[in-house]
Amino acid sequence: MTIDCRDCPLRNCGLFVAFSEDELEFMRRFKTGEVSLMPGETLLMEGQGSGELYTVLSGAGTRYKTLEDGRRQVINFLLPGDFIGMQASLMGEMKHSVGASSEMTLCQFKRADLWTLFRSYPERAYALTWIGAVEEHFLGEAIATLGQRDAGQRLGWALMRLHARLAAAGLARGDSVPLSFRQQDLADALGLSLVHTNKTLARLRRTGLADWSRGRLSIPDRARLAQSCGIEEELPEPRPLI
Amino acid sequence: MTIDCRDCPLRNCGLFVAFSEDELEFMRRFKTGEVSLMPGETLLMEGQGSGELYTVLSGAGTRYKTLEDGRRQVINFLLPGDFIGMQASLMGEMKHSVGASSEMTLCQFKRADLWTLFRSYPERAYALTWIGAVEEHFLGEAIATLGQRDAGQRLGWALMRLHARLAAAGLARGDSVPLSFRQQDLADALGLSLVHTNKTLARLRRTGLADWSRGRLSIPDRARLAQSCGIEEELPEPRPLI
DNA sequence: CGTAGGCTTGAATATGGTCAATGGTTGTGG
DNA sequence: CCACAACCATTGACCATATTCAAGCCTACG
Repeated sequence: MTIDCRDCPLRNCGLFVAFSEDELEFMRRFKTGEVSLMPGETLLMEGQGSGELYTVLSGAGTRYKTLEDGRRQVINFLLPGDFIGMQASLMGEMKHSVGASSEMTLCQFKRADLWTLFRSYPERAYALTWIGAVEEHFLGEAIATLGQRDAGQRLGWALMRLHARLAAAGLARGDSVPLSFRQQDLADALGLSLVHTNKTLARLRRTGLADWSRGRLSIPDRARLAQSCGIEEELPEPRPLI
Repeated sequence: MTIDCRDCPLRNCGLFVAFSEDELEFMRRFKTGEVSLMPGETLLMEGQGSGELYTVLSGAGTRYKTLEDGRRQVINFLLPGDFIGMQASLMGEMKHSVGASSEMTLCQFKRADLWTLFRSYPERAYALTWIGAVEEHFLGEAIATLGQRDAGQRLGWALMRLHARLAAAGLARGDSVPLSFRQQDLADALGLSLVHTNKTLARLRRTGLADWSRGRLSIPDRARLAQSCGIEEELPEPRPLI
């Protein structure tokens, strides 16, 4: 019932760099199965002794931290092709939680094989580190956005990113992509209140810059949105897939 | 004139995990020299084709992004033992700039040797990835701070982190550590205006929670500061040194 | 048909930003 | 040795963006 890595639908969407035959063979052995989640379910909890490693095969979710007083910060959105669990594997415990926002399927890998990977498949180890660097770059951008931009720019930035990323993963239909998050998720990611997020989204909709409703996000003119938000349009660069 | 890795003063400060004799030998060959910077000088510029790899030997600096309109976001502070340049090496260009806030010395490594490292020294490659995970964890915390906390909590968090990190690197004298940044640097790191940062620092000083003046930061009671800022005291965990 | 979850909207409030001016320290040149 | 400039820290007054509180609305679902 699980998908063979050979047939992985993500391999050829253009977002990810190609595998060698050899690497593909290793991945097939590295993969131990699949996990499915329903919307609202939790895959990993902050503080928990490290689980396994996962790659999102389909669906969408969030990586988030819960503060002492219950507030929540979404660190990043999880979309097809994203790799989860390195932090916990290397540092001993989860530093954030992972939850599903839609129905989700993930490939599971054995954490214990990680060391084998480093010893015997330097190309894959390099890919892993590369993925880490891409994530680090993204987090840096997020910090700049939270630190310097106002609500309109933050939302513009986030919607642009999600749109570009989902389109690159091959999920676009016309100028729109499926987006299963709640407004609260975006608010928690951008450090805004739900109310203000809602009003700002309404403004973007009125001005025709971006329309996110009924689970779909459409951006008629990416360049215009980018410009009106004072951000530079940045397309996702190819990166490795694990 | 340059320091031999064998005599590296950072190796034994307790913050970093130990090297094997073998690894030490590799590091000595990996290291190509040292670089010195004066306060205000720039080591690397955003967008520049990837330079080499560096580890901070002494002094302090910032990693920052400059937005389209000139605003600046400090992504992280650079302190002794921090490793710089992976992102650029893996992604082809610098995604942020690196500047010195005090006199600084860095060890330089040859970027071209990175692949050798992955192929022949899996332990070191693993360490590199580990460092990436630690950084990623830190950035996640920073995002949570920028997104959810008010000015007092942000400053408390930042001062706690800097204090703990510098103390772990062996730079504490009593309850104080040297801190060569300007208030503007903290402001740019925390997404606050200089004025508000200054007023908030004054409040922390008045209430005796933290005193940062004339280049030194002292925190008489870490637990009290942590509590009054609503954050949990988190000590830096041991991590690899490159 | 009633409840729950999420979206929408308005009004009052507060946190933090902007503007503006002053003071302290350091370094340089006359 | 003093004058001046440059840079950073400090403080007060005013203002704006975003939060909080409080309803009402819509849709899916039992």
